[in-house]
Amino acid sequence: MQIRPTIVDIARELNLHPSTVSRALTGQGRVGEATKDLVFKKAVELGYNCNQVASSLRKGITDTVGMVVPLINRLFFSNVISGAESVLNPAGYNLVVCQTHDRKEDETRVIRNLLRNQVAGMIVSHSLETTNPELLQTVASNGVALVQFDRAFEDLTGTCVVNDNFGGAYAATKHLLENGYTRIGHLGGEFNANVYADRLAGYKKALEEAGIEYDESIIFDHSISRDKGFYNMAKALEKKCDALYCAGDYAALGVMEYARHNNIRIPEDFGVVGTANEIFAELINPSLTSVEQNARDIGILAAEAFLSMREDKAPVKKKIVVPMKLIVRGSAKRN
Amino acid sequence: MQIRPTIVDIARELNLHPSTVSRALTGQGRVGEATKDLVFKKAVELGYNCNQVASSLRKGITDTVGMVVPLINRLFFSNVISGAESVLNPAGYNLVVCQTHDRKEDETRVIRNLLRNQVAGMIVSHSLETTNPELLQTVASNGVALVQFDRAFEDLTGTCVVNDNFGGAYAATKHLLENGYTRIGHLGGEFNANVYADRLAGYKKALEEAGIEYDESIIFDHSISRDKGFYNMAKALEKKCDALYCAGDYAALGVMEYARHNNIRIPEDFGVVGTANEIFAELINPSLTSVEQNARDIGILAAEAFLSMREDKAPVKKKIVVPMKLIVRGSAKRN
DNA sequence: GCAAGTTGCGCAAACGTTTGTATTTTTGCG
DNA sequence: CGCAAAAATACAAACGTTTGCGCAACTTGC
Repeated sequence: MQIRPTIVDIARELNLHPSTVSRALTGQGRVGEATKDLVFKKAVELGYNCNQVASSLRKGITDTVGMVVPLINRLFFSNVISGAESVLNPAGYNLVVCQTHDRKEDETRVIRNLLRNQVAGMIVSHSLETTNPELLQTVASNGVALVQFDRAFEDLTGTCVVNDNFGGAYAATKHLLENGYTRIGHLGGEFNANVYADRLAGYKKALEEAGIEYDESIIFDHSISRDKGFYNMAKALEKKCDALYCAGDYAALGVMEYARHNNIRIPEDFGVVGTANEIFAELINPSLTSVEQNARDIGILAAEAFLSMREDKAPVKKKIVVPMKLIVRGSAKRN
Repeated sequence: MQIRPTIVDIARELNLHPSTVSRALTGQGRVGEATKDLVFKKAVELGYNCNQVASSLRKGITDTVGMVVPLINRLFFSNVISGAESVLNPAGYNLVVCQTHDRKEDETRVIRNLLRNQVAGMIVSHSLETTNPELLQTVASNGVALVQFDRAFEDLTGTCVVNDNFGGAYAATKHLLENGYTRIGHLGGEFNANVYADRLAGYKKALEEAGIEYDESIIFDHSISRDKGFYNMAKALEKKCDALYCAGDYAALGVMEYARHNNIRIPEDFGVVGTANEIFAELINPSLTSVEQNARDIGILAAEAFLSMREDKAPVKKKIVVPMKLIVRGSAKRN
């Protein structure tokens, strides 16, 4: 464990003042070309590495942005993280990733922690337990650039990046209608969350346009898991459904499993459309038609939004809507 | 954007010295119970939040650990990250996640960056392009706790956490043998990387024990993608193979696709075993027998290794081997 | 040839905390 | 009550950088 050299060491060796060395290295302020060269040479000679911690303290701001997600290893979120990282890291920012396990308590802990670390910004998809944006508002008003994505409180300062869940659900439902299904149910999530509320609304709109009356008895909430899909498929059949639009692919998977076990043919007898376009959607049989979530794009857009907030330093309030694309496969194709 | 209060503000309001406030808040050193209470009360009253940056500068070490992976959104890695985060965050550490895209250049950039940020440790799975552990050795000898996982240079200072790739491949190959397949080929990865070299070795060992001669003409390298699986399945058939052990599930998927297109029945005519136990393995038809990579465990173990290195501060050199489990499904079951 | 401007660099304070040492206050006990 | 020991607090320096200010030296223009 060697001792790491500082600008003071460089300054001493070159008979310069530390401030001059600093200016030479950062390129801020006036320094002669000749001395600039000397400093650079000496820096590599000594193996100098700038101490970002000291720099951050002095500058009052770090080059870190916090990323707060429910669960890192959910494909959607890991794609968002990956996208954001690939923008932020080359731009000189570090991404600190924290997971909330969808618990308010963990969320509070990690956000406090990020604040202590003086992050320049946060990119957040809040936990399902969070119904009150108070803490996030504190973040924003503390001069920390706030970008929310996917699950978002839209009236907070800062930028939101969300999918067009309404449009995606609308397209999915319309696809089912176009394929001749007439009694279409919906497996949804937590309808308090904007994501699922919007999907429900898109579903409703498509039915309305087709002149089909909305029937609450074939709407199932908290139903995005595989188990719930399986379980609620039975209920949907009791209610004479001939198709389901699912707010998640795992639910659609459960639906298809129930169908197989009960000799219901998909898509001939029953139509299914999922949401998220998980990897397995194209691999199962029949392949699953699904609404694509543009996870990576969302990460990139969120990171870019952060960068532009840093630049103009104005407390913006903006909403970016990313279109969702229906990936048509076999699970709801009858003509 | 309000101004954040510091310990100096608290000290001023209570007519104390900042150092006393610091000791009260951190619990280090002797402070009267009464004043300790006063300080805590005032701290919440003012909404005080410790400035970790200043603290880190003074202490010469941060509470950050860097995580360097090829690609964040690959399921294996996101699981490792998630596991590591769930240990480190509650322990008071932050996880900075960086991806190398399997490029040496990116790896060098992110590691330098982490060093500048004075991280307390790094948890690294090096890029495929990295053949020379020089930079990582520098990291370790700079007093940064180094934990390598999955892909690892074993002679470096620090801890390695790796799967028992040898054992996993051995079990997979043996499973094929036990099901009566006799001419078993291997779709491997980059044989320079320890991961793939070990899998090849385990495969060889199982054949050897069964008295089957090793035939290099049915070993395919750089073959862990779906396309390569599809492509090399054709070659394997030309060479009269009746089974393949694949070092990745995507390759196995390609193999199965080729089989379907050519009316080769799995498992009756041809056996396949994959590696990684990706989500789709149980969802496809027939379901894919696969060797499980304990990604989450690896993350947890790596994080714990880091924590214990921090505690004893001794430059350990240790190797932790995580057993791999064969998940038996349908793709190689004949009896 | 001299004022005005420009360039290169040194000086010192500051960012907010921690910590070794010094000083004051309190406590305990004979 | 007095004195030593212990407890509580104050002081000041330090971590490594950045940055406003100022001064000298040099360049430019007329």
